[in-house]
Amino acid sequence: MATADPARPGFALPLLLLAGFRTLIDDLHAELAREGHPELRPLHGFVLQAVGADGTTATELGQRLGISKQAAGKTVDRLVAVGYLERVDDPSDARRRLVRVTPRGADGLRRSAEIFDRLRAQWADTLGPERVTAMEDDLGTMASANWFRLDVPGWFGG
Amino acid sequence: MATADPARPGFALPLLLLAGFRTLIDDLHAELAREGHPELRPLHGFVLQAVGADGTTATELGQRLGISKQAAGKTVDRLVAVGYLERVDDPSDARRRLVRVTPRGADGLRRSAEIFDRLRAQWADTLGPERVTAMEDDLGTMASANWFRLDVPGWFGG
DNA sequence: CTATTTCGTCAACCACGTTGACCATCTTAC
DNA sequence: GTAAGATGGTCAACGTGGTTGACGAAATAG
Repeated sequence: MATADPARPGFALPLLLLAGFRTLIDDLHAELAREGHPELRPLHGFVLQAVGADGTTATELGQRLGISKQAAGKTVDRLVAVGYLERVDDPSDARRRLVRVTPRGADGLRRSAEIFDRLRAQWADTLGPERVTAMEDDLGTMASANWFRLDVPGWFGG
Repeated sequence: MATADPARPGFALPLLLLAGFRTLIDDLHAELAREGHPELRPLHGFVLQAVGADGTTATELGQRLGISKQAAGKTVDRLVAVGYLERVDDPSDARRRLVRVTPRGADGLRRSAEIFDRLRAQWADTLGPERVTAMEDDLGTMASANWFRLDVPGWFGG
């Protein structure tokens, strides 16, 4: 299975990484929907995390995610519309509009973390805890440069 | 690095899988652009592979990729426009329009496979060949259900 | 006080997905 | 052999997530 196409061993690795990611994300959102967050989309968790407990501005959010301030602003719009973020004026700078996580957003974030912990535990049950840790360590070694970049129109790239 | 946020160990795994995937895909396309395929986008490799040497129809391509026939048709349109796919009438069924990989498409696919092999070899050099194989085996165990699905508006998911 | 930078937004556009509708063609059933 | 149904392809409208360019309002630097 790992080398699904023996003639092209290299093709398997990216496909497997994507499939592993999607497996976790799909499971997460199935469970989130069950727990009262059906509107939360895969991207949203990343954005909520990037906003953080202290809030940010759209421009800074864009920098954190590696996307334009306009794209960040539109994503914030959508999350405001479904009640996960709110915008407040910055009293110290009339140009800035602080973006903050609402209680509902914090709830979704907390549940996401719990669900991910449970999913990771499932992986550990199946593979053995040391295999999961080894995978994380190795991926950390290879992928540190792309840690949190989301500049991905459509899919990934470009 | 593997447990970037010790309070939320579960968050690291999906992020690492995505980062690993993106690292490979970004490196692939940087090299493909250097080798004369700057128009090839990340999605395209998956589609070209799914078309295969014998060709397909848009409807069947959609089924293979887990997307609608309309979406598959539009993607084929774009790949035809840049010369990687061609459409020919099926003499045995006037409804069907066979989609085939052009020589240019085959060249891109062949180079992609070669580049992926080199990237995998880089991972093996850094981590050790057995670690890469172990990662592939473990991911294969956990992710077999999401092997080739691309039904992903925007990013990944519904 | 003026010049520059910064923040947010608008507008147009592209890539990639969705559903619904529709026509043309092939297949099946009578 | 023809009527009815299934299948393949396309068009249209739309949603999400990305891009650039332009521009006004407000802060900062000189």
